[in-house]
Order: sequence, then structure tokens, then C-alpha cells
Amino acid sequence: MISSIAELISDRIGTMPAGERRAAQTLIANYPLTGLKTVAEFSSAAGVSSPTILRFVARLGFQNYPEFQAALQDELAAQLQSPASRTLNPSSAAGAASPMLEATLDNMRETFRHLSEKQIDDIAATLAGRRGKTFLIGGRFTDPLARYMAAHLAIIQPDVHHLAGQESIWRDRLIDMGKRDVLVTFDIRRYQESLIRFAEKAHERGVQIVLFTDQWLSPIARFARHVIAGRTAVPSAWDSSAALFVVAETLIGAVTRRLEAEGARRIRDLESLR
Amino acid sequence: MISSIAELISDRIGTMPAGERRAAQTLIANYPLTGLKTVAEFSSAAGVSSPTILRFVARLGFQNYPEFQAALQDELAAQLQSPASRTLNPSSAAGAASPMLEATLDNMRETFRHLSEKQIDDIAATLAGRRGKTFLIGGRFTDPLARYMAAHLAIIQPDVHHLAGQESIWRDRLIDMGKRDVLVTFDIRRYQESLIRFAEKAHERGVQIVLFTDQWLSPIARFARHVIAGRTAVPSAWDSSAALFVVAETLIGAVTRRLEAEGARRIRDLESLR
DNA sequence: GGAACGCTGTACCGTATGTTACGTATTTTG
DNA sequence: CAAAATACGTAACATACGGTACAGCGTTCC
Repeated sequence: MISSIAELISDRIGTMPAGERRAAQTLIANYPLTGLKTVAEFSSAAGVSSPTILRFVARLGFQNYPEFQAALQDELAAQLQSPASRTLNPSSAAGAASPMLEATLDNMRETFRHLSEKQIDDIAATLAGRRGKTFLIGGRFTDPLARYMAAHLAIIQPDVHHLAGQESIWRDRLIDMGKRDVLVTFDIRRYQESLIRFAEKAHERGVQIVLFTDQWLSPIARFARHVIAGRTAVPSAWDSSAALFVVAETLIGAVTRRLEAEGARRIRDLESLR
Repeated sequence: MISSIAELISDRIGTMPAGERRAAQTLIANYPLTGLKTVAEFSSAAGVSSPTILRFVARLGFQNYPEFQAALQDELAAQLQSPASRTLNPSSAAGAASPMLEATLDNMRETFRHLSEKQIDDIAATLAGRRGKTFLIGGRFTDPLARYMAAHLAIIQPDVHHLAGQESIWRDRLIDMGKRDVLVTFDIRRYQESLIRFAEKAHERGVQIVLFTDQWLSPIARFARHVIAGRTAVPSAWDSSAALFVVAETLIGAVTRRLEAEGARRIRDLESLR
């Protein structure tokens, strides 16, 4: 059963030629506003010509463009009058449609339920307040998270390093690490021996360790100053790092806020370098 | 402070003559839809003549009718993009311990609302069904997402490559790309010139492009076979890639399920290598 | 490799739309 | 009560909007 135009589009988008597909994608991207504008605006937004837009709406079954717009407006009217209908849409939005999404959302709520604001603040203070260096490292699947965090932190403060590549390469960096430094580690099942060894050595040198792990806690938790335990279970062959990702983003935001005063100048300097 | 047009109207409705007041009332009655229709429709709905409508919008401070409609559309766009502001009372926000988390959860729901299951399936089929190679690339902040996806896909199928490092290095890889290959690109604001150029060249070689972008669509959308538009707005100095991350995980899961039959042997082989 | 097909954009057309001028009705004020 | 001012609608106008014909191009299928 196809009730909305959006569904109609995603149903037929596969059978459309390239140009019309671009039209469909731009419309879906911020639905339904683009469809309420003029043909010329729609076409230039999609990067195609006007006739392509008209052929697109014709393919959807509308006689002409105004009829298409009227349908969009009717849909919008129904939506605005009963906001509940949007959350309760049984076909696409509802829970059962994407169990993956639902599980992920649950994971995040659960993760943050066990994560107090004070904890976030403390960790942000650790990352923002220190005078030493920040190192980030991750495991096989979590290394991208370390990179993501490093990419942001490196902009707002100096001496942020992501440790990549061979294990032997990190080990040599240990010599640079001391009590004033922080090591942010990502490690979820299966926990990697090499990471554990490295974290332990860093800990012995007095490095403060911030650990992102799953709810079963990597062995690194023994050495860690701060531990963030995210939920990872989803109906998939793989574990999900999404909850940890969101915590990482939250932390990036918190650190940024703390450094805003001193960091603003730094960001301005960076902008001027471009 | 008057922020919305509705407020502006109720502010000035007292000083309006009878005809314009009727126009104002019919517009408020089912706001803002009547204002998006034509002057003739608006006027007949209000039971007045066309010029009265035009005088009405002129009194509100707009130069002409299209300008008035554009303002309404902008307002609507802002409203539709942040569903939280409508369902959640911004002042109360009892459950919202972390506004960052709430915004992120909203982003995900909103992202998946615009993303049909069929679309995911189509993209998964593209990634799983091809006989060619898969390349992944990302921008400054999204490159970790490309890495994350590559780390998983590389396990369940051969010829998965993450493109990293200098632009000149990717460009040389273009020579390996052809019609049977797929390029997964991550690009959010600010869109990177180098990525756009690269995607365009790949497109010219017949490579199928799967694009992860934000709701404003990277220019790469013009060349893309599939476009995933994720919501990125959060109360932070940075944009959030969390929604795209979850889509990536969902896609990884979908591809894995598709390859399970043929891929099972491969995974067994990998296990035995450890 | 050639031919047929389908897709896309350019250029043009008719028309519906927003806009304006003007005359009439209605209200307001002295 | 008269006269002026304001408000409103009818009708004519110009613009720009949606729609169409056609040619070029790429793609696919013999």
C-alpha cells in the first residue's frame, strides 16, 4: 500500500533514468519543500533541466505540475494537522521497519543512561585542561573512531596525535609520553592483545587513559582513568559502534565548549591560513 | 521579538481593515498552507478579491507575493527539519539530560524516515552483486566513516579498497576503475573540491557512485547512482556524522546478509587463517 | 560495428499568475 | 448632513511560469 508521495518515489526510483533520479533524490533530501517551489527552482536545485522535472512528475502519475504540487500540499496539510501521524506512520517510520535502527537507538539511550553528565564533564576537563599531549588509538574496527575524534580535537588544540599503522610504530611513541599526557583508547570485543599491551605500558609511564569500550569492558579498564561503556548489540552479524560514536561526538562538543575562549583564537588563526 | 509570520500577523491584525483581516484569519486558520497557494485561490478561500490579498501581504512588509511565499517556505523548512521542536516543549525538556543526544536521536529518526528499506536494499545489492571492485573515500571529517565501512566490507568480499592520503594518490587509482566498480563517497559540508573532482572523473569512467552526504546534498549528488542524505544538525560547534554512521552500519549489515550464502565460505576460510 | 531506441537539454509557445490603475462603495470626520 | 478619505473590487496588463516540439547524444541490442 502506497500512501505518501515519498513512498511512491522510493518505490519507483529504481526504474527511473538518471536525470529523473536526481530530481527524485533532491526532492527526498528535503521533502517536500523542493516540490513546492517552481519548476525552474526545482530543476536548478537538482541540476537538471525543466522538462526533466516535468517528466519526473508525469512518471509519478500526475497530469501536470500544479496537480503534483496540490498533492504535496494535501499531504502536508494532513501532516500538520495531526503531528502524531508522523511518528505513528506504520509503514516506514515505525519500529518494526528497521530493527537495526531501533536497536541502535536503544543502545544509545542505554549507554547515556549509564553515563552521567559529570562523567562527560570530567573527561572533557581531562582532555581540555591538560598541558601535555593527546594520543588516540583504536582497534581493528574502532580505529576509525579514534581518527574521527583526532580529526576534530587536532583543530581546537595542539599536540593531538592519532597512532596508526604497525604496532612497532606506536611503541616507539611511548618514549614521548608522560604524566601530563592522555591516551584515548577504543577497544571492543574481540579485545586486541596489542592494544592491551600498549595501554599497560603507557599506564606504567603515568599516562592518563580514557577508554571507550563495550559493556563487557576491555581488560584495559584496569588501567584506565575514565571508562566509557557503550552498548554494541544489534541484530546483525557485526557489533555496532554507533553508541560509542555518539559519545565521542558529545565529548568533542564538550571539549570544544571548554576551549572556546582560548580555542576561538586558534580557530581564527586556522581560518586565516586557508 | 517577532520570529514567525504567524506572530507578525496576530500582532498587526488589529490595525487591518475588514477585508485584509478576513485574509489574515483564513491564513491563520490553516497555517501556512493557504499562503502557499496562488493569490486567486487564497482570495476565494478568504472571500475577498485578489488585490486585497496583495495589499495584505504588502502590509506585512513584503515587497511582493512570491517574497511572502518564500518566507513561509523557509519557516516551514525550519519546522520540518527539527521535529523535536514541535513534539518536545523546548522549555520543559525533562527527559533531555543531554540535548546533544536528543538531537542525534532525532537526526537518525529523520534520516531513516527519508530512507526506504528498498533504497537500502538497492544499495546493498549494488555493493554485493557486482563483480568489480569497491572503493571508499571520505572527506576531512568523514574519512573515518569510509575507513569503518571498508574495514567491514573487506572481510566479507575481495577487492575492497579505502582511498587515503594525498589527492594525487587517488587519482592514480582511477586507472583501475571501470564500469563494474563502485565508489562509495562520504562528503558533507563544507564539500571538498578535491572529492568532487575525483567523483566526477570516476563517474566519467563509468564507475557507479554511492554518496553519503548531508541534507543539502554535496554536488557529487549529480553524478551519484545512489544518494543517502543524513541529518547533521546538533547543538554543537560541529556537524554530526552519527546518522550517516548508523546508515553505514545498516548497510554493512544488509550487504553481509546478502553475501551470507556465498560469503560463508569466505568467512570460514578467514577464520581458519587465524 | 551499425541501427534503433530512449533519454536529455535547448528553444519556443500559450497561458495563468501576480500586479496595477481606476472607479465605486463605504466609512469617517468636521 | 455633507464632504473627504479610505477601502474594496473590476478589469486590463505584463511577466514568468508550466508545457511542448525537436534535435543531439549516449546506450543498448542486433
